[in-house]
Amino acid sequence: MDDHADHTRKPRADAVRNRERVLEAAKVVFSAGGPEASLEAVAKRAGVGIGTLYRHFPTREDLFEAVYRREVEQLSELAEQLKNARDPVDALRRWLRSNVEFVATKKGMSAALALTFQSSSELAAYSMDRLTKAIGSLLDRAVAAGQMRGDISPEDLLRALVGMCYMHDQPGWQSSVLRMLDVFVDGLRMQPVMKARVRSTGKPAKPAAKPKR
Amino acid sequence: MDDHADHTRKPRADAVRNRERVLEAAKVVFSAGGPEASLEAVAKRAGVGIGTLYRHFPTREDLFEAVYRREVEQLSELAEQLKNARDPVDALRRWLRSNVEFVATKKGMSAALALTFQSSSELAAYSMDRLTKAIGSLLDRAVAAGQMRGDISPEDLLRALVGMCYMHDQPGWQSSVLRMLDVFVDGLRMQPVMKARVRSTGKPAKPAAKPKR
DNA sequence: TGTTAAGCGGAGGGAGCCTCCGTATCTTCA
DNA sequence: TGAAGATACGGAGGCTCCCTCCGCTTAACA
Repeated sequence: MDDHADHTRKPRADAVRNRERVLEAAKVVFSAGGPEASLEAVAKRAGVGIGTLYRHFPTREDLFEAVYRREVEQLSELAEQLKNARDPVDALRRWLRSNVEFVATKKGMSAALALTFQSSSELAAYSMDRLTKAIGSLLDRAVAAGQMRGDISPEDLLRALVGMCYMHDQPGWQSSVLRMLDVFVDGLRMQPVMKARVRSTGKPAKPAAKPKR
Repeated sequence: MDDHADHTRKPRADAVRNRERVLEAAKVVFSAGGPEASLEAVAKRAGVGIGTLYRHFPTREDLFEAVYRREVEQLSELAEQLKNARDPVDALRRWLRSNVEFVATKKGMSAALALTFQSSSELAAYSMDRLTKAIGSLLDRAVAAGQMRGDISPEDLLRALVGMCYMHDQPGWQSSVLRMLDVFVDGLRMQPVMKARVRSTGKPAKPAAKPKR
């Protein structure tokens, strides 16, 4: 520490490999079995000893966190790619949709992430930052192109997205969220606005999603 | 089952009492220690044997669920009370704020609920229904009084609320959510408006033209 | 007050958590 | 290339918590 080793050893190849294996295994096992899945099962699937798993990830949360960071990375990269898409609005929409699919394929994992978020606000901050930037770049492009209104922040959008996905596992949640996303994106478009707002006693203007109570 | 016992015994007083005690203890223990808190600790705090706990709540999820149902009940009752408040908009705002506080005092518990939601879509449906009705009654009153727009469904509102709270445990989350709630409520008001909106890009949000196809 | 169904507590077998350390493998340097 | 030393590996084992099972206790009913 004080003795700054200017000559650090190259990390061992097997250590790097094992770490990667554990992460991959963890993703699968948690997705299938939820956040309480046995760590011994993870180690087994990764083909390593339980001790190895614990050396790399001293606590269950550390493991969750590492898996999660990877996911965020991926979404971030996806945004990077979409930046080159022709239609900026469509690009944003696609990214949002990818997010939903992402959640959908990870039943158990998302519960694990909820747990992780609770205990690591540093992680929360990191991923918020990362995802906000991802959304932001897509959003800005659409705004700059004059195709979207400019008064919505990436944070707001992200929060809305996450919030909508949060309620998943209800019967038709996924299609519902996708629908809402479309509405959302439509709402963000530059348009001759001023949708007719229904007067209190009036009948519903929207045919869809008639709330019954 | 088929043999309908027309002569059911009154439930034993101690059983009722113990059930209640366990629920109360669980609320405290989970709130403090998160969803993985020891069930034995719950039993201990409740002053009952572990066997008793398991008889009433065969699985950890059953216990979560029962605790959660209570909470929903309480929020529902709160809405009932607020119906008598003078200002309908304020009543709605208060209810929303109570929700936030609710979440705030239950760090660990909310993680538990996330888990429960995952595994019991019946519960999710029930609570959505219950809370939707709670919001709905408050919302309707405000709309009927001509103080709020009528094109927002209680479901939408609930989803937004839950979504916003979902991100909690970030540093200033609570005040942030409260702020956003106020904005939200303001947005719901019947007003003569059209506030000037502008954010990032220097361009003024041009309200006109550009009929998007 | 006696009968009996219902409820109670906690012992105990099992599963998973996590630590610890002897062994195996990799990197470095001569 | 081979030896030395650092680093990582595996899994036995101690421990905690889970959950079932059953003999004892108690409340409801007649």
